[in-house]
Amino acid sequence: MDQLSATFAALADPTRRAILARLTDGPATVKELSEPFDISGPAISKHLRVLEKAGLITRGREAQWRPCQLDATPLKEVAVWAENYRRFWDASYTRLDALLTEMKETEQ
Amino acid sequence: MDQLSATFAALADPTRRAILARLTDGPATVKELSEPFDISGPAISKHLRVLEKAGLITRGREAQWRPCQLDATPLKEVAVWAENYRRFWDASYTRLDALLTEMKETEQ
DNA sequence: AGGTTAGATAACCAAGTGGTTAGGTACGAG
DNA sequence: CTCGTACCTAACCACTTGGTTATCTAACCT
Repeated sequence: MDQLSATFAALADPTRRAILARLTDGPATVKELSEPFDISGPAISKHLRVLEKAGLITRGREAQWRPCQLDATPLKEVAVWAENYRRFWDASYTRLDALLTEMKETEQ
Repeated sequence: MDQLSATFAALADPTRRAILARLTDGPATVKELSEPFDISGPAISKHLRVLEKAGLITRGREAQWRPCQLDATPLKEVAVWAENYRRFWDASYTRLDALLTEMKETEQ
């Protein structure tokens, strides 16, 4: 799977996005990350593996803790990708684009 | 499923992103959209349904054609979400953020 | 050494995904 | 009316996903 697809797939889950949001406050242990959710440890473990494979977090080792840290690099690619559609966000731009397309067609 | 999750899930497939990219050139029929890919019609149909449910395309009716049109509104939400992580994209910002966090902690 | 805590792994389950083939509907053309 | 085209639905398949419980390792603390 390509990087962008992996990133989007990882972000398509509210729990994982909440984990990322939590990590903007700094590194956290698995236990700390799991506290806001009422799901089991293994479920969190799986979410973290998805995030790690997508390159969105890195994991260290400190005694019996495996602290997670945010790595937002892949999100830059997401933002850049989305920005390419900026001109289509607004209906007026959509109408303008339709007009431009029409003009281009009548030119030929 | 919430809007943002549905959008991310829809974007987590290269075929669907390619369809969206094609639609930036203007509306297209299902047949036209399916031409670049060597997958069956029903497979394209499913992709289009995912995109439609995510609000990324709208579908009209013209005789036996069902023209698809891009609706990039949900992508604005994606861009806004990603922008919130801009300060973490760059390692220098990450270090700065770590410093700020440390300063905030020693303050208390 | 024994107990507790953090965390991962394994095995399982229900539901979803991405694909297929087969068949159905709706419309235009001859 | 019949044929071809565009598109959808249905049924199926292999694989993935998000969750569970049970079990394991590793490290700390008495």
